[in-house]
Amino acid sequence: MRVSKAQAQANREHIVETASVLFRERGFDGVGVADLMAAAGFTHGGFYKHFGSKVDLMAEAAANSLAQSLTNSEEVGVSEFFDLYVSRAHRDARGSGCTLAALCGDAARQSAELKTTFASGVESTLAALEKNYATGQEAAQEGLRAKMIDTLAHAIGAVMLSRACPDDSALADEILEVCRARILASLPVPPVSEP
Amino acid sequence: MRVSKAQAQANREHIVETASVLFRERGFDGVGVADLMAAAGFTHGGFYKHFGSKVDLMAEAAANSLAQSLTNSEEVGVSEFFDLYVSRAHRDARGSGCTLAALCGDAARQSAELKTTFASGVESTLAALEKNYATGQEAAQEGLRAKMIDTLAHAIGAVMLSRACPDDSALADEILEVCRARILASLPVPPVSEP
DNA sequence: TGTACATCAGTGAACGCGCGTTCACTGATGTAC
DNA sequence: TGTACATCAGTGAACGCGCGTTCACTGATGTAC
Repeated sequence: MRVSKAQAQANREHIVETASVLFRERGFDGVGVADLMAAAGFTHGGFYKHFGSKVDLMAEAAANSLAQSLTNSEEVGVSEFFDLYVSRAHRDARGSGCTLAALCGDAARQSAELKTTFASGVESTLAALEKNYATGQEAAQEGLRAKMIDTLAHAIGAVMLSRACPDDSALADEILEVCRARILASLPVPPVSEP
Repeated sequence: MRVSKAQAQANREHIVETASVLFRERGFDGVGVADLMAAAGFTHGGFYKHFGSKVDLMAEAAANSLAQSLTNSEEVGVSEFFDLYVSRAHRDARGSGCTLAALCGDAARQSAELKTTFASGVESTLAALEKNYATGQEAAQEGLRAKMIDTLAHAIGAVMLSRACPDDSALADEILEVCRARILASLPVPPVSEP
């Protein structure tokens, strides 16, 4: 049964949205086309009316969630960003969390196209961090990009390593706490909690 | 055709060895039982004479390669270890490189058993780093464990993020170089290159 | 505005394929006498 | 030490299953007159 153009477009976006959550939760290989379409409220056959292949959707879903987490973090200071990033809440919410941390390991084994999408996400994240850092400071700092690359990799490593440890294990929490403390200490502007 | 007990044991070890390389290269889902057995020089049917299931082998192969990389790094100073770790050579040699960096993302989605194996690997690596750090210093430092957790997560993040960027891209190398410089600068004993 | 027809988003059965696993079989190894 | 038999590592066909993808079909939407 045909559906209006506007509805079809909305459905497509809903599928991409659903996919971006499921891929982050279970990885690219952990989500089947039928799984995904059912989760979005459709049957699997219609998938190919929207996307050329599962691989195409993987790239689109990754791009979507990378852009989304950017928007979310646009109004947040750099220290606050990393404070939230290297946290138990973020570690335990893979589906709504950072795509870089959720799919970094998977991306390494994907096509050059998907890696390029990933690299764009890294660049956008760096640009946002640099911008937000600058607004908290008098002037942009020398080597700011390097500092943000270093801190982002550091934070991603902390979250990923913590996720690879058993749930609720002391080690998983220790990794997060140790890294968060050191990352925040390395940033010159601590989060302000004044009125 | 039956094979001597010694030969069977050697064959089993060879399968585990082969698996540990292939899993690091392609991930747990990227290696089939038939693939693996063919790579080891056998047919797939014999697999279940050695292992109860693919999942069992995954845990054993991970434990094996985690222990192995430890042995390799036993006689190396902490600065030298991280200098080699956060390098293009390591990034581009997944099959022979660190299991933590290669399978961190996969481990996060596996069973509690496999995560426990992973956590043991993290603990052993930390123990080795602390020991090697101590031999380079006058005395063991306060907060040494925390420092090693932090630096290990940092290095893993750098390698994983670099691997997720397109091969031979400027960004992939930039991540590695920036992080290596900052990690080494944060360690008190720089690598000695004197006679 | 009303009618006739083409379009196409969504459905659900079916496809070939590769996966993990099982099994009857082989024949050299290990064991009992 | 030599012989007879049981064991079992390794083989390769076969299994059921879920995957990504295709396809004939449906019926509401969009379009032409």
